[in-house]
Amino acid sequence: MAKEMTTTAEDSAVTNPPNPLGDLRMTKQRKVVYDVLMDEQRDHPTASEVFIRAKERMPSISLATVYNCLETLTHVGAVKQVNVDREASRFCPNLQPHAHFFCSECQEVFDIDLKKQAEATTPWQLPSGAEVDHLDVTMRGKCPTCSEENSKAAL
Amino acid sequence: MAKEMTTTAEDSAVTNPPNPLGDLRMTKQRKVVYDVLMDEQRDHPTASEVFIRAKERMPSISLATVYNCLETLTHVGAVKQVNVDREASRFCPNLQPHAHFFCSECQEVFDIDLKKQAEATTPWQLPSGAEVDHLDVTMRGKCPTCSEENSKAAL
DNA sequence: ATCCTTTTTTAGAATAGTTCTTGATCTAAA
DNA sequence: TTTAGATCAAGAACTATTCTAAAAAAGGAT
Repeated sequence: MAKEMTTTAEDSAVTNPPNPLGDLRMTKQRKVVYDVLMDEQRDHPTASEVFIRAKERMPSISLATVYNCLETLTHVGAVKQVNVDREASRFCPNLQPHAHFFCSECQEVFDIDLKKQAEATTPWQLPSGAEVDHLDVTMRGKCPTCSEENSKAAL
Repeated sequence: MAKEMTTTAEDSAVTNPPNPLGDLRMTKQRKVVYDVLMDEQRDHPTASEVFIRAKERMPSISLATVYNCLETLTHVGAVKQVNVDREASRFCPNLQPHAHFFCSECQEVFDIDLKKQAEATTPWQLPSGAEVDHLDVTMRGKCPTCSEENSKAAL
């Protein structure tokens, strides 16, 4: 079937830069959405915010597509979906294991790196036999900046 | 107007069992909702599930009221609202600091006690100046039971 | 290139969970 | 008993998200 010189998926995996999407296509839309997360403010935008930013680069893109792309990117592990309470999901391209700090003052989300052997030092004890696939650590409070501004204002 | 023997809010605070609602009224509806969480399966029901159970005790109660009551109870700290991803919020009356384990197989939520000096042993490091009001630890995976049943099934 | 098949995109409808609105009801105090 | 405020009930409204169906795009095979 395949001609001798035909490139296969395996070939391109070797010759091309690794596709963060795996076997799925890196379409224009997916690239735009991914780039918005990678290039811009790295501020954990919601889907709607990604949509607004993506439109600047590709005015024809639709909200449904942004949702699709974010879903795909999340699914293949290229970005992470961050949920704080029941607010709109936010997305970030930080693939390191990390926690999130949500400032209830400025409403921003900050990444908090998790130390290496996280499991070894957790302040909880899993029942034996439990298998953890995914750990989610979120804090709410005041970020250093807002915390400082508050104490200034009090003077 | 008031007769000498009239009880005031302050009086009853001393003579009556402490009202978990603080100054707010412990109405029939609030009591039913609270009791549903306290008495029944302690299985982290959603608002709709609480509604169904509450109706058994008070058929006239409305869903909106259940939401109101849950909100009030959460607000005064009598129950905790548990969010896993973007699924419907669940509610639990466990006031000890604890994490949640969500089994992706049986869809149940389990409480995982947090060790005492949680702060001392966290696998993360907060930026100096950050103030944490609330810590949220959620795990997803397979609970011991489902994990075991899977290995049985494989035989 | 052209056809064929599959994937992806688009726009809008639909959905789920939750919140809001309004008027009725209850409660506690005066 | 009256009154003011709190609470409740029913349903409408809202928001974030998912679904649907049809059009467009992307590859590969011919």
